[in-house]
Amino acid sequence: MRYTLRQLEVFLATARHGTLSQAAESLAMSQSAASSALRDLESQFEVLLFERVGKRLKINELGQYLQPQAEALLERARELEESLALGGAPGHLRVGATLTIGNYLAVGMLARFREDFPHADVSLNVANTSSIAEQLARFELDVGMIEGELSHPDLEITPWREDELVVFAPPGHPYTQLAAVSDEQLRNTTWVVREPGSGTRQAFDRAMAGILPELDISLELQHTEAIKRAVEAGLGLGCLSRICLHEAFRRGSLQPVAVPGRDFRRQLSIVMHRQKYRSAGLRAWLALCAEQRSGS
Amino acid sequence: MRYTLRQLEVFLATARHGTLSQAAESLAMSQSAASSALRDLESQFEVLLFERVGKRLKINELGQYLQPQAEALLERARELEESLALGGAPGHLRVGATLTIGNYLAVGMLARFREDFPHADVSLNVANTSSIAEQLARFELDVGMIEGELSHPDLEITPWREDELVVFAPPGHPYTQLAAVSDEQLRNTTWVVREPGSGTRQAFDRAMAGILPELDISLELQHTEAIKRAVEAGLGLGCLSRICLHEAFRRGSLQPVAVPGRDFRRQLSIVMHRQKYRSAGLRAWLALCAEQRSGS
DNA sequence: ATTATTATTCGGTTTATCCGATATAGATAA
DNA sequence: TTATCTATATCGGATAAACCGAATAATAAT
Repeated sequence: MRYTLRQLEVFLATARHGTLSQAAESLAMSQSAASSALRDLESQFEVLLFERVGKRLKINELGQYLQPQAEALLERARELEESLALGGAPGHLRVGATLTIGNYLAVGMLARFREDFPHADVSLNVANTSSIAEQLARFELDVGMIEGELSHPDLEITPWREDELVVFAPPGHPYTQLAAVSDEQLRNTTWVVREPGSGTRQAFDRAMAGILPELDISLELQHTEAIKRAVEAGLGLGCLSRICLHEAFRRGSLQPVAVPGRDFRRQLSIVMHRQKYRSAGLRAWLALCAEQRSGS
Repeated sequence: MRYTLRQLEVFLATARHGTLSQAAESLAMSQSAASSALRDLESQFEVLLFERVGKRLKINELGQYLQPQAEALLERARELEESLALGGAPGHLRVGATLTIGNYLAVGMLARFREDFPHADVSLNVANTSSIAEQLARFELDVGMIEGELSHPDLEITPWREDELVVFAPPGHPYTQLAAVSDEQLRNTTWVVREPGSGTRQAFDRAMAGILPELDISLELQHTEAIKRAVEAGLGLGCLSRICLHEAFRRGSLQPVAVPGRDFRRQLSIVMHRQKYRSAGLRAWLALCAEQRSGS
C-alpha cells in the first residue's frame, strides 16, 4: 500500500474545488505541497487524474471514475479515525432503533443498561430502517433494532421478538363491544395511521391485504402519540403496535378493537454488521435484548 | 488525516499473526519498522491496541473493536488501488448478472458491445443476486442485472424489463393441448424446477402461492439447460423464464403449457451504486439495456 | 543457567512532506 | 501589445517520517 490517505484528500479536495489553490487552502497546506501530493499520487500509478490545460486543472474521465470510490474510502477512514479517538471509552455503545422500538422499548433497556454501566457512553439513534442499515454497514452504529424487512449483504439479521399491531378506538366506540369486527366494518369507518414508508405502516398495509384500497384513511401522522390523541379525539380508528398502547389501555383512555380475521403480527429484529466485534458493552446489550424477549 | 494506510496494514498484520516479527515479514519490512509504525499509530490517537505482556503482543478490546473496521477500510483501499492501476483502460466495464440473464440476455448484449468497442475490456460475472449486490456496493462491479428483489442503502435499482416464467412440457404432453390448466391439474403432476434461493425459484414459489406445499417437486436443478433436458426426458413439467425457452419452443423440442390463472410475471432490474460515475463504457452499456427494453 | 524468540530502542540513512520563493502559463484589461 | 492578475509547476532547503541494522531487554522453554 504505497499511497496515503492524505494524497486522496488532496485529490478529492482538488476535484471538488476545481482548483489546486483552493484545495490546498481547504486542507491548510501550501499550494506547492498540494501540487506535489497530487503528482505523487498520479506518478505512483502512472495515470493522470486531471487534464492540464494551461493553468487549469480539469478532472478527466478516470478521475471522475475514481472520485466516488475515493470519497467512500475517505468517509470510512474518517469514521475509523473517530472510533480510534472516541472508541476508547469502556461500555461505549451506539444503538439505532426505529421510531416505535426506540421510543417504547429501547428507552427502558437504556435505563437498565446504565445501571450496569453507570459511566457508559450510550447513544440511541432513532431513524428509519434503511438509514439504520446504512449506518450499521458503515460501522457508525454498533447494533440496530428494526421492525421492517431488510436484506443487506454485510448485515446479519436476527429475529428478536414478535410484535403485533392492535386496532384501537376511543372508549365506548361501538366496535369495542364486538367480539369480531368484519372486513365490511373495517371498510365502513375512517382510519388514522402512520405515514407510508414507516415499518408500522408496512405492517398495517400487509395486514389489510385485499381491502387496503377501499379503506378510508383520513389522517397519516408521523408520531404514535399524535395518532393516539387523534383517535381519542374521535377522528377514526387507529392501528399501532401493542407496545405503544399498553399504557393507554391500562388507563382506559383507549380501547382495543378485536379483528381476529386478520394477521397483525410482525417480527422485530436485531441487526448487526457481520464482522462486528462484540465488545463488553455490546454483549451486555445483546443480553438485555435476550432478556426482553423471554420476559415479556 | 494523519494516519496512513501502511500503519493500518501493520496493525492488521500484527493482529492476524499475533506476533510483530511475522507481521513485519509478511509486509516485507524490518521488525523495527513495524514496531514503530504500530507505536506511531497508537501514540497519534493516544490509545493502546495491544497488551504488552512481556515479549508477547496481545490484541486488546479496543483493538478487536477496530479490527473489522480497519479490515473493511483496507479492503476498499486495495480495490481503489486496483481501479487506479487497471481502470485506465477505455471502455473498461465489469457487468454482473444472475444466471438466467447472464446466459441468455447478457451474452448477446456483450457481443453487441464489442462491436462498438472492439478493444474494450469487458467482463461478465454470473452470480446470485446478493453476491452481485455485494460486489456493486464495493465498486467491484460497474453494473448488475438481476431478477430477484433487493434493497440496499447504497444501491440504486432501476426496473428494466418485464419477464415471465412459462410452464412447459415435452411435445404431445396432454397439458399442452389445454387452453387453461387448473390448480388441480398443477397439483396432479411432477415438477422440475430451479433450486431454492435462485431468482427463478423465488418467482416460481410466488406464482404458486397457495398451492406450493402441495406441489410434487421431483427434481431441483441449478442449470436451466439441465431442467430443459429433464423435462424433454419426461421427468415432469418445468417452469423457467421465457427467455430460456424461446429457442426450444421454436424448434418444437418443448411446448408451453397455458396457466392463465396464475401470475408468472416478474421484473428484471438494473442495479448500480448510487455514486457510480457513468463512464463512456457504462453509458454505452446502459444504452444497450434501454434498447433491449424497447426492442423485444 | 542457557538458549531461542520476540519486542523495543538507538543511531544513522534514505525518503517524503512541506514551505517559501520563483518560474511559467493563460486570461483580462488598459 | 503590454501590464496585471491568477493559477499551476518547480526548485531549494528544512523538517519530519520511514526504514534498516544492530544492540538491548524481556520472557518462555529447555
